[in-house]
Parts: sequence; C-alpha cells; structure tokens
Amino acid sequence: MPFLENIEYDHLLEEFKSVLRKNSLKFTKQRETILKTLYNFPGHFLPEEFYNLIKKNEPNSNIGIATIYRTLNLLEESEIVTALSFGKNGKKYELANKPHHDHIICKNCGLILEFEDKSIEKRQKEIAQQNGFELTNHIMQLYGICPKCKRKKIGI
Amino acid sequence: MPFLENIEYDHLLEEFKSVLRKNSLKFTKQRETILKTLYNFPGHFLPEEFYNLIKKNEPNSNIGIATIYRTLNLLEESEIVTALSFGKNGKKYELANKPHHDHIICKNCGLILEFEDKSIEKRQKEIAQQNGFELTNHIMQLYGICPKCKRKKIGI
DNA sequence: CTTCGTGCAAAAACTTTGCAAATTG
DNA sequence: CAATTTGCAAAGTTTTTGCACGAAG
Repeated sequence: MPFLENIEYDHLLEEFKSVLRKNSLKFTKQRETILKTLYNFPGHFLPEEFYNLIKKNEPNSNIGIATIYRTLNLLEESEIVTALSFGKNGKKYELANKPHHDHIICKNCGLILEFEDKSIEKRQKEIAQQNGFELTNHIMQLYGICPKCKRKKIGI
Repeated sequence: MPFLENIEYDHLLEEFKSVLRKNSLKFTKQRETILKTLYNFPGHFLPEEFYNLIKKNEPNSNIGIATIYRTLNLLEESEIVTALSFGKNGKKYELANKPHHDHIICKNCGLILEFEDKSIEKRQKEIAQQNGFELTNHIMQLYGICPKCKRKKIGI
C-alpha cells in the first residue's frame, strides 16, 4: 500500500524536520538518506550495517561512517529511533514510531524478530494492578536459538 | 539469613566448578573472586564496574581487566551469568542462577518487586515455537509508578 | 610436570572528535 | 553570509589477543 506508506513516511519526515527546526539544525541530504533507509529497511541494524546498506542502495551518496554515528545519535536523542543491544553484538537501531512490540532474540547469531501479544499485555496490566502499580510501559525479550542456528547445530 | 545464603552460594560455586571440570578448565582465585562478587553484589554491572568493585573489595587480588572480560564471557557461555544492555550503556552482566522471576520497577523511586506468572510463561513458549525458536530464557520488566509514589503524587 | 590461566602490553574493533571545505537557512 | 554539517583521519574507548611466567590438577 504505497499510498499509506507515503503518508507514514511524510509524517516521519515532518517529525524529523520539526526536531531539526526546534534545535536550529539543518536538513541535509545525508540525514534524509539515513531516515529513508530506516524507513525502507525495517529491522535492527548496527551503524556499520546502515553504512553498507546506504553505500549499496545510494552509491552516489558518498556518506561517511561518522555521519551515520552522528545521525543515529541525534535520532536516538530525538526519540525517533530506539537503540538496543543484546548478547555478543553491539548497539542496534530501529525506528521508534512503530506500534508496540517485543523481541525474540537468537543467542547464537543475534537475529531479532518482533512480536506482539495482547493476552500477555493484558496479564501484565493485571499483575501491575495487583501490586498497586500504575503500569506505564514494559520490556520483554525472549531468548533462544533461531531455526537456522538450530539446523547448523552450533553450540552457544 | 546467612545460613540460606551460604547454601545458595555453595550451590552456585558447585555449578561453576562443574562447568570447569567438564571443560578441563581450572578453578582459580580470580574466577572465584569474580563469582563471589557477582553473588555479593546483586545488580547489573559493566565489566569495568566489576573491575572497580573487586579492586575496592579485594585490594590484594591484583586482578586484570582482561581476566574480568575473559571470565564474564566464560560465565555467559556457561549460562551462569546473563548479559544485557539497553540505551547508551554497554553490555551489563548479572547472575542468571536465581529461580526464574521477572520485575516490576518503579520509575520514580527505583523500587523493584519480583513476580512470576505461569500463564505468561506458557504464552511465551508458544510464541517462540510459532517463530521456530527454541526458547532458553527471557527478560520481562514492567515499568510503572508504585503505590507509595502514586500517593506522593511525584511526577516521573 | 603438563596444561591452563594470568597480567601485561599490544592489537583490534568500535565510536567520537577536530578540522578545513562544502552546504544550508 | 553566518552557522551548521560533512568526510576524512586522528584520537578515544572498549574488548580481545599473544606471550612469558605462574598456578592448578
């Protein structure tokens, strides 16, 4: 559904531009490229993975790795992007504007899948209430071995 | 309750020694010190924080930072320790041997309650299976405001 | 006594910073 | 134009590795 996607992207872009304006920062080709890449490639990426994605998909952009780091930090501070890291790997980034979801992480290769489960969320709310807490948010990560690594029979 | 604590620690120690024996590794003063520190200081620590904790609490140990890294990696592979990291920080380590529990954390005062919920755990297992994962463990933290802080009407 | 572990220092990997030139508002 | 950003390379950080000596089984 390209129509909806464009609306979403435009919205994201506006949000980013608004952050930039508020802080007297400039909207550059590089920053746009990074935002577009975040949008076009849903998933969790290391800074270096973004760098390679961009070099491959926008060969003319000649973007530097330092700009990737600087822009991801900016986006993280602006809460447009979320950073997370598990196990052996470094910090990975993903767009933060998605509807809420949790993660399943492969302890062997670092693969991250997303899921959402209403019944768990309902139960969480109940548990919080039983303890007198007002629930604001949560973190849930399931760790295991992904199908690929199970097949490869690689120990941890 | 020192009696119970000692039983727990002895159990942990046995588990560690057993892993070492299985892999023809040696039980050293440094490895013991690190395990003891993990046990005595519950929480989540960066390698460097362990290094400083140990230097402070066992000034005679003269342990090297490389040994901290090597031992934490070993303990992680042996599943005696769990590594996780969020946000700005690097990888943090905590003991993994407790009976399983999750946390409710007050965002205002830091109070931590523990809980366990079979129905959520069952659902997690199902979700992992649906994604082809073999589930080994999980992390779940609920964040909110505790009763005391709600009464005090303190903002976050 | 043989094998493994340690500290140290060097190397590798990862991230940030300084700077002159280029771009943006 | 004035101010910010960029790529590059250099400088910081963090983590791992090689090695000779010491310790454990």
